[in-house]
Amino acid sequence: MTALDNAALRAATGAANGEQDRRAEIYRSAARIFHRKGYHATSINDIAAAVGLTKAGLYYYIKGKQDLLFAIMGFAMDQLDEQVIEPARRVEDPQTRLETIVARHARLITQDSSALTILVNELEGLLPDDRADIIGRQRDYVDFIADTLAALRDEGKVLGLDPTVGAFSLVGMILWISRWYRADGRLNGDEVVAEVTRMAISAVLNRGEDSNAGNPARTGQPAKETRE
Amino acid sequence: MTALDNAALRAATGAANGEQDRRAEIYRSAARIFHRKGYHATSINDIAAAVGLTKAGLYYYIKGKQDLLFAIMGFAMDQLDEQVIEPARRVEDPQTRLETIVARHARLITQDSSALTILVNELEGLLPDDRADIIGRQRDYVDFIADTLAALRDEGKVLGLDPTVGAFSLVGMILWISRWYRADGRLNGDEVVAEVTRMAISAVLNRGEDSNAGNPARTGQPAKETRE
DNA sequence: GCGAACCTACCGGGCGGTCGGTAGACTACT
DNA sequence: AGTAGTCTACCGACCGCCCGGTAGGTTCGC
Repeated sequence: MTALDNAALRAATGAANGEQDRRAEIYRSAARIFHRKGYHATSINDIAAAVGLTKAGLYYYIKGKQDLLFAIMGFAMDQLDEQVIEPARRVEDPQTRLETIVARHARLITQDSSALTILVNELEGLLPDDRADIIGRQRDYVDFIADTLAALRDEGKVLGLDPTVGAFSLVGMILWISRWYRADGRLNGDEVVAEVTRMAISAVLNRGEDSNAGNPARTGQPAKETRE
Repeated sequence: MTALDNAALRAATGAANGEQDRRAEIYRSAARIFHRKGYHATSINDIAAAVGLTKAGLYYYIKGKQDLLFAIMGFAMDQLDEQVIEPARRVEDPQTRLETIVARHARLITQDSSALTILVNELEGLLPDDRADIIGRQRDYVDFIADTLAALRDEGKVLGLDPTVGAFSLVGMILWISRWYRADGRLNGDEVVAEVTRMAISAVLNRGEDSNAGNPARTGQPAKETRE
């Protein structure tokens, strides 16, 4: 967020910093630029300049442009695992689990969409092996959602919806947020997350079902979501 | 669809063709390659080779790479106008209109997603003026959907959904189809269109067509809705 | 012989990436 | 204390390649 400022500051003061900090700053900067201009339209020079280095200097930290892209995507996928999939896996009720998935994924995007958006838009920039790796992890995620939808169907809460199509459609809805959401827009991040989560649930649930009439577990996800 | 084969055939037979046919074939080929590899990763040579020309020969038909991209996007936007927006505009009932929009847009994508997908993924490849043009037309489309959602709300069929967020979310769902749908997959195009349309409608409608009076509680959160 | 439809050959430039350095902080030995 | 060596973190200059685009033909149907 203030990576550029920090870079300028550090360059100006000549303060020593840990190598890991510098490397993380490079990844953050690269992610933001890849996100804004696209991978192929971004030159190594663009990234080097953004972190206050020359191209040759940048190569002290990275192995190449494609490795940089892969590292960013791996980081994004790790984020998704830790912040979305793992927490959701611990939720047993399928409907609550689905709410958790959508809300947490959407929140991740409203907070910082760079890496997660690159993850889906720049796959063709990767080497075949790396691409296979990332696509595999993405497929696992979609399968996880599809399984949750299948569980909802087994509970009778979903009728006649193909779980795979449903999972893809929800993912599309969520990922698209990064294209239109602006932090300084009419709605704040929490409001957008709440709206999209409500839409997602409504999209897959049967109308007219009220099996959870006495079910107080309308919680969605722990703590963060302020609720009336 | 058989543009490549046709190109080879024509080159082999040396048959004379109308200039308009050739130009259309170039646009179709370019759209398919841009779609597959991305605009920046596609070279003019790639396109020329695909239509059986050299680079210089291709320049007899096009003004430049960016003009080619703009022409493709304009064509895609025209397609959207003619096949989706215009037909939907003639539908008075908002719910039927929404169904028309989603189904027709989804069908367009399952039939040939190239141009439509480039339209949303390669905006940064355009010159500023061209980009402003395309973005304006895209915004009109989203507004059209949002207005339809607002009309549904005025009918009482939608409660507590922000029309703009709803419109964006539906668009995301639809556009994402091009990322996962394969013509040779488990479901055919019509089935996918039907599934997605059903989800879209279900996502925005209140449960039950009956007046939704009676259950004021279950609406997740009203989200400060004050559309301008 | 003339224009439409293409070609070969080329241009300047930017790309990803590499190479040979080197300033300076930090040790190690005398 | 002085100094020689070492390592980290970087830079200027350069490489080969391919890019978008062009100049100036050549072929061929009419």
